[in-house]
Amino acid sequence: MTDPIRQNVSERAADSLVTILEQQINDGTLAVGQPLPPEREIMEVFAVSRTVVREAVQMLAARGLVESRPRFRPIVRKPGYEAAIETVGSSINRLLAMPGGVRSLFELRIMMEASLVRDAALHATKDHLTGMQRALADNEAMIDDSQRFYETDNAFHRILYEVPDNPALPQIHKAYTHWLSGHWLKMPRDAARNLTNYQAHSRIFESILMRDADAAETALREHLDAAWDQVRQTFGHQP
Amino acid sequence: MTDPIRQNVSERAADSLVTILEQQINDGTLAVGQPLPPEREIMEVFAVSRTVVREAVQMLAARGLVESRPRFRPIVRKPGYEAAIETVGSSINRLLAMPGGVRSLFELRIMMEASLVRDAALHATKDHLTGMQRALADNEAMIDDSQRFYETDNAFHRILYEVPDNPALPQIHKAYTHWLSGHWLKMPRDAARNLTNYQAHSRIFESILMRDADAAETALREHLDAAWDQVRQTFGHQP
DNA sequence: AAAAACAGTTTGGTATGACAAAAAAAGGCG
DNA sequence: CGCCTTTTTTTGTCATACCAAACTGTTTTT
Repeated sequence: MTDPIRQNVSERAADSLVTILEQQINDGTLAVGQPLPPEREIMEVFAVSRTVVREAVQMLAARGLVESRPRFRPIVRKPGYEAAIETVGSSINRLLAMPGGVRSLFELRIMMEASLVRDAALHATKDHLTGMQRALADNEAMIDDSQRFYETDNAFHRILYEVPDNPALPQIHKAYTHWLSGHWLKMPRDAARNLTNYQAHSRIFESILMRDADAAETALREHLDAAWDQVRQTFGHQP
Repeated sequence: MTDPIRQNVSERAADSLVTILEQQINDGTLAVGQPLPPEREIMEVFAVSRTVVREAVQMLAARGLVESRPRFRPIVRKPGYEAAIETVGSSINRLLAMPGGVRSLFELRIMMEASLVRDAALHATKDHLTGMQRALADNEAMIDDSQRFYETDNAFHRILYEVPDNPALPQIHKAYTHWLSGHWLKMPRDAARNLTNYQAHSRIFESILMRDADAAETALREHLDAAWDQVRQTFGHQP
């Protein structure tokens, strides 16, 4: 059942090195944006073999603390929500490939945004409202340009993620759009469909203006459910 | 018949090997629960050096496809939501260490559960309701045993994550409790506080029974806000 | 016979040295 | 000063070696 006592089986040398480097990145000894020292330098500084250094660097890369391209020196990244969410990438892609994976992720998005519109209806500031108004206007202006419409569509939803002052939320939005864009961009988008979506956005915005959380949630659910239907019709099965 | 590793320029050999092994895991050539072949065997099968094999295995471990303990053979894991979420671990820990990190994560939890209780109020089946009732009874019975109370507390919340039929949600709940338990368990818990929490659960349950989504959300928010206050009072600052 | 102790074999973790190819740095030239 | 060529680093990969921990089969003990 619950794992008994699993404890310090001799830590690998690479793990120790990772811990040290991680700390040096956090306290700024290794500056963000700068490349890591050469492997041979790290090697002699910490008195370990290059094998260990390479494994440690690779771990840092896997955790998103450094960005490493083949043959280039790994570059220290700013630790933050962005890097954190990006490292989830490979896992998410695997989830999306599983049966019902896209559906599950989309449902999570609906659930989260349902909460967000309610929050927006109750707590959106004047700045948020004008931002949404602007995004809505851009949205309307781009009805005939499906590519740009998609961008303004995202812009509108993004504002919902900015209303609660939680630094993780905008990154989550970015993640959603990133992982779902693959399916999204393959869909046929015409002006009529764009118009429908614009009108849905419009209804959501008006409900938020009226501070009517129930109406806002209803409008959003209808909007996203319709969007899901579009996806499903495009792909025939339940991806 | 050894597939020689095709090496697109600019792609590391280890990456190619990872791709192959990943596929072998997916199609069952490498059975779930079984250990990977010895490094030296992989090495000769794919005609690469052990260095490359080790880097590939490490990558698989970082992606949660295999579970590797030092000095033991890596074991193939079932790819799924559980493994996926677990791989986020190191990133989340970094987020929690950031200023306001715990607060951000807790707010996400509140937001998500707010949506969940609304959903439960509208769509909970008889099974879910009886499950909640049972969890609630256990909860009441354990008011004097803070450790067990904590467990029944989790059990109650977990049911909320089971109402929508989304396989990712229970895993998310597990992740929340796992990452927040560090702070949670350090808090002083007495019978009075447990009683308060039990009563809050009780109110939530009753609201769900009455199919009153608004009341359920309100009760849940009060409950979790109070819980957050407990955390903040314990730690003095905003962790 | 089951359990414990033992010895020999495998296997992962680490170190060292080497080399080709790509990148970075240095130098030379216009 | 900027562009091109040459030299020096540096990474990616390989081969080899050693040790200690884990594994396996066998023997001894209970």
